[in-house]
Amino acid sequence: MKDVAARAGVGLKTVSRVVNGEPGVTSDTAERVQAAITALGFRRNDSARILRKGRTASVGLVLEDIADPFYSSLSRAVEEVSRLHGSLLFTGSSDEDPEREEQLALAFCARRVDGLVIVPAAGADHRYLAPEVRAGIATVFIDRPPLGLNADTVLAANAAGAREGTGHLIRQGHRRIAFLGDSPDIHTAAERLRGYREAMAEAGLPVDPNWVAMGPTTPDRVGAALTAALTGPAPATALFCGNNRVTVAAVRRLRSLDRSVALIGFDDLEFADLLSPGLTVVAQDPAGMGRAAAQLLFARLGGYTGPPRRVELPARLIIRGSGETPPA
Amino acid sequence: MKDVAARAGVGLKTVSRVVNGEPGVTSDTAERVQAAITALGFRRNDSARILRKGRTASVGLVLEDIADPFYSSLSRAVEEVSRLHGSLLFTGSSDEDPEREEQLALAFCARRVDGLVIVPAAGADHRYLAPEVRAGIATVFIDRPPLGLNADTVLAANAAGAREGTGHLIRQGHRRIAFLGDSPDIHTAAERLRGYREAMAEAGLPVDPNWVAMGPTTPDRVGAALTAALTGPAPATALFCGNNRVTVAAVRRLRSLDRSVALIGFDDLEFADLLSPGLTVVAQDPAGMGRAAAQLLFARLGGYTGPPRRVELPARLIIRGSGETPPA
DNA sequence: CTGAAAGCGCTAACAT
DNA sequence: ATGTTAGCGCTTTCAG
Repeated sequence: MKDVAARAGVGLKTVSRVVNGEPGVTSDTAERVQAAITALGFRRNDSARILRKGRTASVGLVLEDIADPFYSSLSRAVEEVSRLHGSLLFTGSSDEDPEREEQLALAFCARRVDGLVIVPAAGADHRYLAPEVRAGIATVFIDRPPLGLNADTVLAANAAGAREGTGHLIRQGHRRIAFLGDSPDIHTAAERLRGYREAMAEAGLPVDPNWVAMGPTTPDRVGAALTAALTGPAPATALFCGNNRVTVAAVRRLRSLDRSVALIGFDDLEFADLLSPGLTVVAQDPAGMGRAAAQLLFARLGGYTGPPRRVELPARLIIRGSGETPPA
Repeated sequence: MKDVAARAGVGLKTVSRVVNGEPGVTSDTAERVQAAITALGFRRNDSARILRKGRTASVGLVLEDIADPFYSSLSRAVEEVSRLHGSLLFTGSSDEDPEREEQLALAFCARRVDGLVIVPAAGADHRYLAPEVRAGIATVFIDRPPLGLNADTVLAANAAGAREGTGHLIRQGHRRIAFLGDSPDIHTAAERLRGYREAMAEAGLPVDPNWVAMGPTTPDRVGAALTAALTGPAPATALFCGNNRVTVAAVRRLRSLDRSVALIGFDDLEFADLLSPGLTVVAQDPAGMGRAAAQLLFARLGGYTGPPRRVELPARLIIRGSGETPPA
């Protein structure tokens, strides 16, 4: 900027005015400055600008895995809202590791992002964020609630959705329904399990421990759990899958077992309508969740100082066939 | 930092030493400083640090749409390599709009990212990046080559992959094969079309204009093109789809038409093996591409100053059934 | 309308 | 082992 000023024969502040489109510069001098800028290939250093101005016009997004379609849709929505507010987006994947979540969030804070959108990793304790929140970094939790910290949160109707899905299977005549879920220390997994249990209890149906399996969503673990639920003295006739990865693993295993059982999955999938039968799912709205979270964030940055808000988005049952087969 | 120094009764530089783990501080004073840091909830301001040090330990990634599984896998790979090098990642979606690509790239540059990974938007002219490259921002293009600029580039074997896929259909006995692709101003789309034409020419087969349709990947456009290719005096008996979105739209339309034609798609899909028949595809390796691009980038940042390099990753045919049905 | 000076929070280079 | 000074590139403040 100094170089530009020298070349244009003006003061530093005049260059600053031109660069930022501030008024108070004759079009004549402005032109001279512009010429110097293009000649020198000058680009304002936003790091320095930020240092002075305080706001960085950037937001940090920490999620489990950007390669997961659920999170990548969510991410895109956060990005869109951020763009409308002139903010850039840092993204980072925690891989469900609380330590990595913390490292990412604190690294973003050290860069002085204006705000943070966080999908908590399983078991993460968010007291580490208290100093940052106090320092004014707007923070919104999404998909799962924070632990040890009170902040804006966006969740899906996990329990209600699972209850509805399970109820749907019950209404088809099923009485032995299995639930295959993610690790129980993940909030969404626990909530969906709760919804399943509620639906079973409401219908007066017992839950055989053999039908419920919570754990990592690796194909092997899910496949083994599935096989276990379908064998033994009280084999399940229907299956509720706790998230998209479980559903994919289960469908694949069922295919290889050549067994056809009723199945409903939590989370919609790209090709769900093209399987035979079509996959009945309880669909969340990842883009809607991302949008809602970003809106809460920018409301804070816009001056809202009320108590933390909690938004819950509905999950809706999409009937396609796999959940409508009666018990064998 | 000044406050911490005052509270600990030490100089500014001593605090800096402690914060950065530099040697030359007695464990006694270091402890006092640490106490002051936690008491005040101090966190180093990396923006200021960056301003002083020059390097920002951040990378900008511009792609078409982070919600697309191909790009989200790629993104995750870039993130992983960046993390190994201690860098954070800015991401932004251009939505195939050259202007937005430029805005994003220049915004990242203004933040003084150390490097840039760019999926060029259709028709973008990259001369706008020349000043930034000259200023030392390492730049790698991925998925599509740059225009008007010579820089490191990572591509898939688009033409070879399409040729192999088309050849596979020909070997199944098909002679009338349609090609449904993305807009022809997108490099990958044009290359894949070229591969298709080469395979047809090699086999001495004519290409009816009615079989080739390039354009937006909206379900309606693809569906209409598909219908057109399958009707008329010389209906196609097989179909090559130019990318994942085209494939999804085509499979869906075929289903609703209740027509079964041989089909091969470029890009693998999550559920490809679960459709009936399984979907034969020419698969790229998005994670491998992201990794390669990030490695080229950090090689530059590590001091490599040789001429721009070009990496081409193979695309491989995965046989699952849909591409192995003979002509009706 | 224009510019000089101070300072954002930190680190490099040099004292002590 | 510790502290002091200058300055990264910009904006803010205030004076011409």
